[in-house]
Amino acid sequence: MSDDEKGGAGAAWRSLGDFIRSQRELANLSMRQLAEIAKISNPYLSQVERGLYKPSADVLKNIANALHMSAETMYAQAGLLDDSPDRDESHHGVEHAVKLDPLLTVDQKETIIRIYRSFLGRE
Amino acid sequence: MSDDEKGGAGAAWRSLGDFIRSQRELANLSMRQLAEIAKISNPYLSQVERGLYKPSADVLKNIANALHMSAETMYAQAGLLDDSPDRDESHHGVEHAVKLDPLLTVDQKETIIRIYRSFLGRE
DNA sequence: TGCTTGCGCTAAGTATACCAAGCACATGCT
DNA sequence: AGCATGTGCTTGGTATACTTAGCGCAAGCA
Repeated sequence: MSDDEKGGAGAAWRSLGDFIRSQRELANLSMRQLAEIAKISNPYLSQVERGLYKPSADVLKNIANALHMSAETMYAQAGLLDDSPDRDESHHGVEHAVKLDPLLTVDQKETIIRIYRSFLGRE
Repeated sequence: MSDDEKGGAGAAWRSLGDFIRSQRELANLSMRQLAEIAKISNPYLSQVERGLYKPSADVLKNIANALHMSAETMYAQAGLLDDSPDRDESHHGVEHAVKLDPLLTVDQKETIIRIYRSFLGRE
């Protein structure tokens, strides 16, 4: 279904472009598809994902909408929102969210967390 | 794009420029003072307040900080925040946290999300 | 074997966000 | 009268966001 992530382990995105690219691949969209929805040209999206250009907030909003995510999340990733100092930084969002999920059983939670930790390479 | 934002029901400000100008005057700051604090040139601030240019999110954030207001408020006034998010229940917890995790690869995220959905019974 | 269609990327140009220098008019001081 | 210093604004240029045309490659199909 989806192509392999080249380069292997370590998906920590160094920039906004990496973030957008990972979100786009997660949504199984090609560059031209996402560019069409976000109303930008596909070469420009290419440059943005490669970190060559930093898109304006308007474009950022369109991309966020196209990826079904809130504009705030996008702006936060772009570093445009960091004036509010009080951010409730729960360290591991995944484990926290899993533990709080009301639809999972205890065993299912343990399974997911175990898989998650194995992916991170720590026991 | 839309240069005339009409139809804003009850909007006290015709445009973003008017909003900034009123906030600046409310803070008893001259253009040069605000421009200095916001790290932009005063002619540019003049153009912005007169609605000739639409500032980037970066500048918007600086102006908001200089006026001691949150960047979100500024973005909302600039019309950069009014996305229409579908109220998808998958956005709430686990899937959202997984997608935003910076340490997982795209494939790992897809794996975890697939397991999570299978646990919920909705493939 | 070719033709088509999809992909991401490059190159070159246009539009616009943004800055430095300076204008025109006020006010205050001597 | 002069000369400072303040205000907002205009002009001309530079940096950068963004687009249109097209390249090279891989996969499907005649």
